[in-house]
Amino acid sequence: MVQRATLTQVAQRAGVSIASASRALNGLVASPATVEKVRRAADDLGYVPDASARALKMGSTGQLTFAVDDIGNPVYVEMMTGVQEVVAAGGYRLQVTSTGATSGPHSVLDLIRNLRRGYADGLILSPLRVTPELLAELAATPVPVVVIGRLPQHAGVDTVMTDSALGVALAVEHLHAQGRRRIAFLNGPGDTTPGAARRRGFDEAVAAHPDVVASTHEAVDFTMSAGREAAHRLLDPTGRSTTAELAASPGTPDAVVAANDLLAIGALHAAHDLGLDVPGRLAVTGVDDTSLTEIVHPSLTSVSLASRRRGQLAAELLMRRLEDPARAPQVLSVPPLLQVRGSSTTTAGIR
Amino acid sequence: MVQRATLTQVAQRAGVSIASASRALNGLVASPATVEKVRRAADDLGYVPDASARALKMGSTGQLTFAVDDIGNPVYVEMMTGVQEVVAAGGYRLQVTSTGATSGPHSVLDLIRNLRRGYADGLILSPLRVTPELLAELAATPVPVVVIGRLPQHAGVDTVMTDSALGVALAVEHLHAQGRRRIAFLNGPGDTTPGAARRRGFDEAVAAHPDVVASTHEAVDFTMSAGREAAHRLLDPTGRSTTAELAASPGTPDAVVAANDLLAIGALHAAHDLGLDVPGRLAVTGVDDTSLTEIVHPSLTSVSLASRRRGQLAAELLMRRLEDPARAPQVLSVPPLLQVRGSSTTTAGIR
DNA sequence: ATGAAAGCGCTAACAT
DNA sequence: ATGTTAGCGCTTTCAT
Repeated sequence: MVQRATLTQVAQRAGVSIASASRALNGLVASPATVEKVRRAADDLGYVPDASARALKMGSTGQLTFAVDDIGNPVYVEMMTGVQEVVAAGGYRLQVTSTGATSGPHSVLDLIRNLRRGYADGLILSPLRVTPELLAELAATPVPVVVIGRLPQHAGVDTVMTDSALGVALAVEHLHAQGRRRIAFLNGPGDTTPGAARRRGFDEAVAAHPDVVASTHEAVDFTMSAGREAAHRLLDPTGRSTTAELAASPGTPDAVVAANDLLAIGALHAAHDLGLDVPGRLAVTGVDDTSLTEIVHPSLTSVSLASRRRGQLAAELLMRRLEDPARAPQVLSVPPLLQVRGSSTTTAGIR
Repeated sequence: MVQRATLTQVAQRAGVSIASASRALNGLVASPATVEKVRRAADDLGYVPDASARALKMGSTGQLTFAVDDIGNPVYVEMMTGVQEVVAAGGYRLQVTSTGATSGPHSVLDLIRNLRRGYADGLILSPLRVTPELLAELAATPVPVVVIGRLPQHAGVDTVMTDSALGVALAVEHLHAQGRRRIAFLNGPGDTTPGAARRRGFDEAVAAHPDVVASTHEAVDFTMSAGREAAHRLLDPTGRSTTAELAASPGTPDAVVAANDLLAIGALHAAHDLGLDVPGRLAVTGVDDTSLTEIVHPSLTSVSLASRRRGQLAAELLMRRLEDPARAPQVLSVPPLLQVRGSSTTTAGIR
């Protein structure tokens, strides 16, 4: 721990005015001699400009914020990677905030309110739920916000979205092509934006196939443990069937489409608990195509939503708006892509 | 997006001086009438104080930083949870930075240098490598730093450590008690602090057992893919043996002690690739006891290093130092604890 | 209880 | 090319 030097001290030591010192340090007009003197003085003193003073004067902090609901979900880590790449290239520093529960003391709303104090020059946000309060807060914020997700048309906010409904449909089509006909949908909370979209995608996809027997189930959140629990109820409603009974029963689904990878892995565990072979008796698919797909066995078929790419695009939108605050809000979209792995294909399941 | 109001505007609207407005808003001496007027004006204008101006005047930002090498490793997410709990309770806001590669453009060193600009009031750091440069930067920083990890004695920095050498020894003892005698150590880079400590723990533990045949191997980093690759070389040195040959060979280890969970899961995959049964033919243990231990099958025996608790303790140390910068540096330690699961016990492996 | 004014550290006119 | 000065928005003496 050490005392900080101010520009005044540097100027004094260099024997020049504070203005000259500032100019020399910032590469503006200054004689080589002055630059040399000032630079040496700054080095001697270990001078670094004060962020608060600079921000106050310049009206910007050089800092950007990325806010996610749950940094424990690898999909957000991947998004962050994409954001970080672009943000760093643009000369900004990135800070990450995990808002956790949407209503806690560190809710997204508090975060945006805090942003109005000027902690950062911009925000990238990937909200699970888009409430009227959130939209109001978004409209009232003095710093640019880019949302990764889906917003009402009139929101007038830069947005990067994807078609996760189509993504789920891709999974259903794939399973149908593999001969699966009793397909269960394992959703997260239906009142979330992704929950609603994926549910819609599932409903529409199975509606196109009259030969499919479909059912829908909701886990309490998008986590593995919630998925495991919900999948248990889904696969073994009475909670007391034997493996043989379950496997033989036409009531037991032959495929589970989960709304994200965490839920899908929960389903994988439930299937194992109940002795149902994956993919032999039961196929499982996820959404997000996170690194977890390769961690489990069999590896998990999953719909890629190009998280890293979405992060990059969001960061690019933000930087562009920072340059030109008046430009029209833009909505970008990336297509989903099914990644087939062992959990849904009997042939690929055996190596 | 919206314009920000300043205190001056609030004061004007309330018909009082800027000083009175400040006092009223901050709950200092002010008549009820003034408080009422000012509060109303502030509400009307949607006033929030400017963070930069406040920080410049007060000399502190109310912000703390938590820096980790790789936010993709769940152990850091867990640490962060602990940090966040304490930091929030203390009224500070937390920002997280993933420094990635130690030498990249966003290295820890840059981070600490940035901190000298006054972006945050304090830093919690969990470095993989403790270089002389890092120590120098630590000594020169004007804001308090707490390190989670191990530092040279003379560093004079608040530290939260654990005995990961003992942790690895715990794993070795457990495996020995289970009858394993050909134990391989799968380390990460040996030039890292945890790498060195865990290596030492392994060497000492096996030295106490003359009947153990030990070997040591290094992965290029602490990731799953590096672990898988290194485990392949470890289990199948020629790269062309059949499963039967490997299983029958006395040269093939009957246990792998990995230096963290990611490496251990890599080893699990390598074992599966090669057809070696876990835990039947090969036991595997990890370190960190992350959530990943429950994701894999068989579930992973792992040494808990109480990551969340260490995060809490680090945050408490930091807050205490913020209150009293003069207090003597403190070193806290938490003990390791072995969590036995399916990957190391033949009985527990069969459910 | 309230107002006037100084000043945190810095940058950017403006003048020389 | 360099120095003087105003001022970013806020808190806090110091008078009154």
